[in-house]
Amino acid sequence: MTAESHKSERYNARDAEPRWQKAWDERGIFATKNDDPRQKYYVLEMFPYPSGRIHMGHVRNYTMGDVVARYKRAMGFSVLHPMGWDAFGMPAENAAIDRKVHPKTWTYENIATMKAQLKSMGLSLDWAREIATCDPSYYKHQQKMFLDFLRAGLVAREYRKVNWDPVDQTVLANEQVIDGKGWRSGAPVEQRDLHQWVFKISDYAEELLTALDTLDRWPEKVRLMQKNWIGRSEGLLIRFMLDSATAPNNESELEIFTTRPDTLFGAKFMALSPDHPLATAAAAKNPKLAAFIEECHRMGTAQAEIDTAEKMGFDTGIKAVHPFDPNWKLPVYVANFILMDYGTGAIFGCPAHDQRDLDFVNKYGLGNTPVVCPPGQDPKTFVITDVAYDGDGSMINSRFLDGMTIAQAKEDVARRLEKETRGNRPVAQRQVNYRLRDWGISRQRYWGCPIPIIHCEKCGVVPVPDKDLPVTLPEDVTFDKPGNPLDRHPTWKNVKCPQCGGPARRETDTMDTFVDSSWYFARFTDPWIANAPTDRKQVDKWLPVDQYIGGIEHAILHLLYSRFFTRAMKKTGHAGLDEPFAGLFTQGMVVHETYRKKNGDWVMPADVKIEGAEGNRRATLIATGEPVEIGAIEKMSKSKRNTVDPDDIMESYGADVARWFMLSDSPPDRDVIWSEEGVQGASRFVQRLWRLVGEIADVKAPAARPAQFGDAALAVRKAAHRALHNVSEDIARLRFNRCVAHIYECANALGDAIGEIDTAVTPDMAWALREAGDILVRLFHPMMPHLAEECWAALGHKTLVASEAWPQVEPELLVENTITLPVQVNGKKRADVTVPRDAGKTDIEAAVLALDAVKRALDGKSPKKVIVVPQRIVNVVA
RNA sequence: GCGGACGUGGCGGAAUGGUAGACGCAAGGGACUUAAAAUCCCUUGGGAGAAAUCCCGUGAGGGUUCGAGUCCCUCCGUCCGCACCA
Repeated sequence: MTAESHKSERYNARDAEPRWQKAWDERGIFATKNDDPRQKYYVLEMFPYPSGRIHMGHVRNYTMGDVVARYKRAMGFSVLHPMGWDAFGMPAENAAIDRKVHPKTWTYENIATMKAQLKSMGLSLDWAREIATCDPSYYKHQQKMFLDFLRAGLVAREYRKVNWDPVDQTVLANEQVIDGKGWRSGAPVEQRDLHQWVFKISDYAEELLTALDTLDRWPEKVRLMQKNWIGRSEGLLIRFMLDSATAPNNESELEIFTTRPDTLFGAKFMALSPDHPLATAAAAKNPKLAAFIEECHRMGTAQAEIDTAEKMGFDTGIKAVHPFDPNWKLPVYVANFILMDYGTGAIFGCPAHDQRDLDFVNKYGLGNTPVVCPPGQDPKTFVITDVAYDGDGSMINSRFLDGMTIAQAKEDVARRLEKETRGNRPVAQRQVNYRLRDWGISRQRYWGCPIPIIHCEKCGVVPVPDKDLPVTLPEDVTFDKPGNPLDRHPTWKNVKCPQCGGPARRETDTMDTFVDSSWYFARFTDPWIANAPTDRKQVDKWLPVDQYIGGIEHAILHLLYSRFFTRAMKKTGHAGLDEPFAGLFTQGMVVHETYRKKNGDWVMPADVKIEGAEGNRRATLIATGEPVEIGAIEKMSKSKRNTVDPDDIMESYGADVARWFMLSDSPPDRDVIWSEEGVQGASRFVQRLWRLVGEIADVKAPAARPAQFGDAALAVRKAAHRALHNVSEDIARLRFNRCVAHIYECANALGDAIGEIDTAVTPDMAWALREAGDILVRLFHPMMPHLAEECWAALGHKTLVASEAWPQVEPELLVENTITLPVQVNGKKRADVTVPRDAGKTDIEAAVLALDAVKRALDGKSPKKVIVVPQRIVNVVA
């Protein structure tokens, strides 16, 4: 077939994309009506932080969400697909410090830029629902909920450790601590206690844990990570007596939590957190201990830093008495690896069966006694040196516990100590403990949601009355000094107490930005309501989010906080459900090669020219021709400068090419490598589809559907319907890379069919091609919506493909009359056998044994058995 | 340190425990062209063979199974999160 006239023209994305974006806009087809009676579907991508410009990670995330939204719309759902801005945060303050621009100005300029970029991607978003968390019309409601949570007992104040920069006299985020030093001052950071507001997420620990089982559309790995984060453990709380001769002041006992009470006879020492009251008391009389505790505080608060720091201990001289033997005294140490937040902040150490305890005794020469003997080991010769044993076994060296299993020993110890009392209280009691800590939300920063609290000299902590909300951020602030500008603001900070009218001071801490993102999905259901955080009718209608899509880096904190927040909103009447996200998908990162000059400077991909074939690639700097070293493929980051600007890609190739490439190369939950070759491949395919559709448009279809289809026409129909079936299934499961492969296959089949037409097109083939063309365009519409509109119009349709229904598959086109089964002999493939679709096992067996290849492989032997797996495979076992 | 994942051709990857390498990229050969671009056709895991065909092959080693890329155990390597980055 010859292509002619307009069909030989290349598809021009730069012309087509804005045109179709305008058409969608004018007809308002992505605006969602809250009174739409159809079944709802809520698809949401994690909203962006307005950092400046969108990056490729955004392109990937929002493309995936858009595919789902467009597909569900075609399936007849009323789709909610909103977008907003996670607009509070530290980078705005850094910009204010570095560039003397107000955080608000900086943020809103970024929002404007990024919104324009998102619009050029052709996303089917309902922009009427746009929200920015830094807008008082949003955070006003957050303050209201804080107060409601406070009244409901979900908020508390606690002392919490922060990173303190002693030079800048300011609190640092973990991110601002580099190798234990402040990022601006370079001074070693210290831990400091601050009085902070916390949300009592730990009250929901058990519920957040058990409800994970109901989230069957969440990735297993995310549920597992949350489970481990919550960290439920069952154990025993034991009160050890202190040897009065050695104990400071009136301290008479030490309470510890243990999950291994069975190893009590292997105990060698006790260890206290440096913040434990007993440690504080002992330090008051012991300057060396006080110095040691101070030393422990000379590091950041990040868990990884604490865990990897060298294990250190200090013998307080205090002795604890073994609960089963008044004559057995254990030394009490202060140790830097014991956390005050977990359990009671004190432990007993059993080195033989805990690696950290073993490292500790080996360092301080306290020895170890194994009390659990592994199966098959001789208890007399079993010793522990460098590797602790934490497996199963039977109890040894443990007096009355000897011979028991670990479980029996745990039970026996618990039962004995529960019965024993001291001062009317049992010596031990069983307890369930969680690793999960309450959520500290206080931040000593300006650019965040003000905490609506007033501190009065007389009345103490006084909530801001609801009628006075919002507490808005003052805009006349400067960033010329370190620290929180709210803290030194002359008028905003000083207020009258709402209760007594006396002098008072505003809470100058603002909320963690995770609070902002813990309920935005609920606000999207009705972002207009002014007198309440949510309209219950709309929240109840739209929530839960049916499909939530975002990065795996949010697997724990953001998702756990949102799950808690939704429960807290339920308790305070702002929502009616427990779980906000019914379906979750975590997408992989966008990664790229890195390039470095001889002097070690990183170079951007856009400035590099690559030559040579795979395995022999060379890179040079375009500007100077200087050679550049090609480095590892890494996450796109500003520091390595291996970023590609989505604007550049959309400018040269169009949004559809960027979208298509994002979906095509890698499974969506894995990293995708951005490459120039890949983009060009996507671009070629766009042109190929355009040519193919042009050729189909040239075919004159008969007015009526033919009664009969010849083999070639039937093959075309089968290819289209098979693609339709496969793409539908894979979109629903978010396997976009497979959708892409199916669309390639379909396009290849249609192209081949057209290529084989030598003279005139028969009416049945013409009809089949037109049908296949209509199906194909609707299939790739969710991925490449602009191209799809252009093709849809070229096929003569007057409607928008974005408003078209998803095509219907004809099931009889999916089944074949004969099937070809692979035949194995002893697990190795030797032949194929083609049998009727409904052939019985005996018929298949007979056909297989008659095959020459099978006879040869059997070499005259008779088969022991023949395994026929219907529709799958035949295996002959000799 | 703790927790979670991943590992398949030259590359990205495909494969309800059932034909390993779909689909794409890159490469090689050819057609078209004065030439290039674009496009189209063919080949492409390794080895043996003229061919039919056979042998090897999914990070390494072991195991379960008629059958393992897939399940189990041990090891190696890479990546992500760790509570004040968002």
